[in-house]
Amino acid sequence: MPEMPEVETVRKTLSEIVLGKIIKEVKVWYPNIIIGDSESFSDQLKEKQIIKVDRYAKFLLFRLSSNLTIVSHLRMEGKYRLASPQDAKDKHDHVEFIFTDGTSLRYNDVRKFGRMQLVKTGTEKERTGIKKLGPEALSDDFTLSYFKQALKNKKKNIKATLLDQDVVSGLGNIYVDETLWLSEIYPERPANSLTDNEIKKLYLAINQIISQAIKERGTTVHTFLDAEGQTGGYQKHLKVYGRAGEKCFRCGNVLQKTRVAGRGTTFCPKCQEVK
DNA sequence: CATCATACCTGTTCGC
DNA sequence: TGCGAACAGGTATGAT
Repeated sequence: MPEMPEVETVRKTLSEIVLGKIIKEVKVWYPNIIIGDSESFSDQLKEKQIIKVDRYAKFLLFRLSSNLTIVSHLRMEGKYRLASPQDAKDKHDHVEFIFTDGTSLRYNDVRKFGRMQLVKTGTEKERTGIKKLGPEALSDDFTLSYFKQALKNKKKNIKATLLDQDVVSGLGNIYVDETLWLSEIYPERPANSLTDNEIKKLYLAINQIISQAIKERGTTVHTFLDAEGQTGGYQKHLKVYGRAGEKCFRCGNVLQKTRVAGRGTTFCPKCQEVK
């Protein structure tokens, strides 16, 4: 869920909450969230100050004093919220950063898929999962000519290609379906079969949808909340995701749901015809 | 190397 | 009504 617009929304709200705070103690209730030794994770974070919160694709990067960075990925359900160390532990609270000012930051994750790793600042891009990431949607590196070149040698279908973070990073299942609908491309088309014109339409659709979604503070369809507990606003703009069986806003045909690249996929069989 | 399947998790929805 | 199966989906990893 959290795709790039949601992670960016979390980054912004998190910044408001934690900037300048100094960590007194870190509690890890569910060690599998931490990549590496969780005790050493807690030990190394003592007395460190949070200087900045960055984002790279869907990764959050907590910049700390002493050249340390916490790389955090929310995966499906991860959430951060401001709390107090005295608060009762929620069933799904897994990590708590206790600050010297008496507040704390809790990491909550129903499905325990999220991960955190402590690295030396500057080495985060060597980490598995970040090392091979393609350019972020909306970034200067994500150019039309790059995109054309990247799709040229991909035999797999366009949906799987867009979900592949090594091609373009930041998109997930929801925005992939939305961009394919907007650019009128059938999700199972082999990526290398797209015409230049279709690639351009798709490229523009990605940029338009992601930037709009960031403006609207992300999409809440199931449980997404930012660090201040607020829902996003983009769900009111969704054209296909979650609308299977309803009418296409463009042509009135009934939207269909199938399975592509192992994911639920909703599309308009008329607008997004196989070509 | 590219592609695909599976594992990781738990809450919710679906089918019988 | 109850219960198990299927589904939700981002990424790491192993298989092909």
